[in-house]
Amino acid sequence: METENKKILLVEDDPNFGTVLKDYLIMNDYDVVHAKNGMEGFEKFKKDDYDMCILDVMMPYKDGFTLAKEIRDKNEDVPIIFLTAKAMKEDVLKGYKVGADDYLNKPFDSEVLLMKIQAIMQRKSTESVADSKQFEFTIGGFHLNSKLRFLTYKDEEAIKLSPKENELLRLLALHLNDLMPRELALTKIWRDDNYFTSRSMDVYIAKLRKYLKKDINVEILNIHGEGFRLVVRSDES
Amino acid sequence: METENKKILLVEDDPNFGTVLKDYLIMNDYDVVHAKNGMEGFEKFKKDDYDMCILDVMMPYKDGFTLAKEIRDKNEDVPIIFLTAKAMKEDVLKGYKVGADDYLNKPFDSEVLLMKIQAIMQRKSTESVADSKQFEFTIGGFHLNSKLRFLTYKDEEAIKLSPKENELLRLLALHLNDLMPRELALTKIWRDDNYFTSRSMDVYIAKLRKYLKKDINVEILNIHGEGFRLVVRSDES
DNA sequence: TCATTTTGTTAACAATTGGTTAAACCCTAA
DNA sequence: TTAGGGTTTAACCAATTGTTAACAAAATGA
Repeated sequence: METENKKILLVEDDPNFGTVLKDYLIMNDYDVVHAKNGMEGFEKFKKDDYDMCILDVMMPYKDGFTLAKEIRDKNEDVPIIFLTAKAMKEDVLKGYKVGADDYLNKPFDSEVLLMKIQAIMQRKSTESVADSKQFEFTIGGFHLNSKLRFLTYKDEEAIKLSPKENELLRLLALHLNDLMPRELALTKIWRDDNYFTSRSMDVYIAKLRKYLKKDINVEILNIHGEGFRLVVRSDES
Repeated sequence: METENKKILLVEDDPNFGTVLKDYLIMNDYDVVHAKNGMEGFEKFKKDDYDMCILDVMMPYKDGFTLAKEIRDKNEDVPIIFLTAKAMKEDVLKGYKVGADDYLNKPFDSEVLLMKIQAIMQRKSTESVADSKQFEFTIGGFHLNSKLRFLTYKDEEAIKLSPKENELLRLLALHLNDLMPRELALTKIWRDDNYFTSRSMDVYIAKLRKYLKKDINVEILNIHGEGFRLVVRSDES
């Protein structure tokens, strides 16, 4: 199943900063949903389960603390990190009363944020199951070992995959039979989303299709303008 | 379960800063011994077991790097964090092949130090301690005695291994059939990760491959950009 | 329909990484 | 001090990987 990455709800009204931060977190293997204001943030929180919330405090209409209280009402445990514009002790305290796990003064070092996230995730999941990354997949008649970067078909000799081939196929496998958005692969694997990286990705899709030809029931479909879909048909014909 | 506090050796010549830092660490549940100079630091290190050393680099008489080397002579594993002046660049630091676990530029955020300490402690505790005691391995038709540094194939005469050959093969054997990352060997055996140590490692891989040729089912495979994999095939044909 | 955008595929190229051999450079024990 | 094992560096070549160009095909929308 796709219990792969930790899911973070990022609520930040500054679109530039929010996007940069989102991409940075995605690059570091988190699934990020970005809400542009408190209202939207709460809606998105209700609609899904998150492993962590990162809330900007200074937001129009509904500030981060108010949002945090609403979130706490729904979920007592989800870790909350506040992003504050200045070092304000009162506000910080107010934040902790809501049950915040940490706070960060803007501007902050993104590495520090990452470390805080990791530390909190660790703390929260000390008793829960080890969150080991998923490295092995069965794709029709194929077996993908993503750690050792090879793909085997039945008893044939393993096909060695390049890092990009491997990551792309893994991402497709994580979304098996479902849409794997172009943008996701580009931000996670290429760490950049532009014309050339997109074309490069297409090249890799072609390479993967060549490998996957051996099993007639396995196919990578394109969803025009959206992304790709790795499908496995059950072979009754 | 109440676990004992981790013990930290802090070597810092500035009495004010040292005291503040010591108190801060104590407040965060570490046992701290504060030495005021390199000499004293080494004396205290010899007298007790520490879970971590935090060394100021800029110290009179004996600088942090020199002290670190002495400490490494006594103990290969204890984590070391250097406190350096802001001006120092990474290449300068890497010149000192000591095997530091982290660096911090003064002045630093004490919270960052705390997080780094926690991260390193965590890493060290999850590193399989059992590994450090395993010295005998069966690798296909070979037997490796890593303590006596020799490799035997069936009944043939033992091949004597040099220290580096031995450590490298042992590390590969510990990860039998699995990835042994380049970086791991370089940090554990060479204690430095740069172009030349990497090339040196390749030379040793070539030497080991030559030894292992006797058994056609044993092979060292490369995973481009990642590391090596010692594989043993079961010989059925 | 036609024009435009998006995708599919191949090939050329540059850049990086690995394999091997041999020589140079250490140490340290005799 | 030198001889010799152990290790690093150099040199050269091979393999791997990723990007881009070029052109073809498919999808889309006015």
